[in-house]
Amino acid sequence: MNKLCDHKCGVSRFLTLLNGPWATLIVRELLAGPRRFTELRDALTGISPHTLTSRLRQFEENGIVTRTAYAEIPPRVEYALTPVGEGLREVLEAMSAWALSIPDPVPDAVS
Amino acid sequence: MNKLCDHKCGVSRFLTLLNGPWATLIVRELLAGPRRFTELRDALTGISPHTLTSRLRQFEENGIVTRTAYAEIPPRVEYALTPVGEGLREVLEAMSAWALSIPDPVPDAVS
DNA sequence: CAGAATCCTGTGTGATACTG
DNA sequence: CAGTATCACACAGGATTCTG
Repeated sequence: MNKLCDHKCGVSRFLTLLNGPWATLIVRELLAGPRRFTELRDALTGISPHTLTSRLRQFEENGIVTRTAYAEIPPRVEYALTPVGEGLREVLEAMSAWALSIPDPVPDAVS
Repeated sequence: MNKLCDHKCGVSRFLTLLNGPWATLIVRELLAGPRRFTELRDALTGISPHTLTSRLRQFEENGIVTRTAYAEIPPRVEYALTPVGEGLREVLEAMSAWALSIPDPVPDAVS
């Protein structure tokens, strides 16, 4: 499934651009400001460099983030949100507001 | 990956509850009002009954939708959003607003 | 009509190891 | 530091068939 529903539905487009569990979380980190590869990897506990690279590349292609490499020693690369990517702030805030408003978050075996 | 990031991050919780490409689209249909199984299947072009059932079940468990079966002939079942599920409207609207605001939506081979 | 059962696939992701 | 390369896996999803 690559098109979900073809209609000009904005929700579909969003889902296509921010696919996978990590995508949105990476944006969430970047919303706090530009980040280096290692900073992202450390902030996103459990993500593998493979996945991080993959998602970052996709974001670049879609104009959501920019990659800036500095020719220094040691090398430094910074990822930052584009204006388009910044626009995701409201979406993430809506997600968070909703999730945090749920009465029964996660029914753990609290005993 | 089952916990994404464990922190009380609302975004993570949202992603856990609305995982998979279809989940959000089902909610989108339900936001227009209660729907029957077949109505959902028809509206969501390409979805398989297997997937639809699976997602609907998960939503039930998470208190996002309610399932109401009417003992009629032929059988009728209606799915509706709970108040919690209704709260997703703002999130979906934010997604749509963002996606629709992107200058270069999908670079097709228009030529 | 509204699924259930069974089998299979795509792909986002993980683990580990290696490099400019 | 910032990746790349490879192999492997879990799981959302698809296809098909069948039933209360």
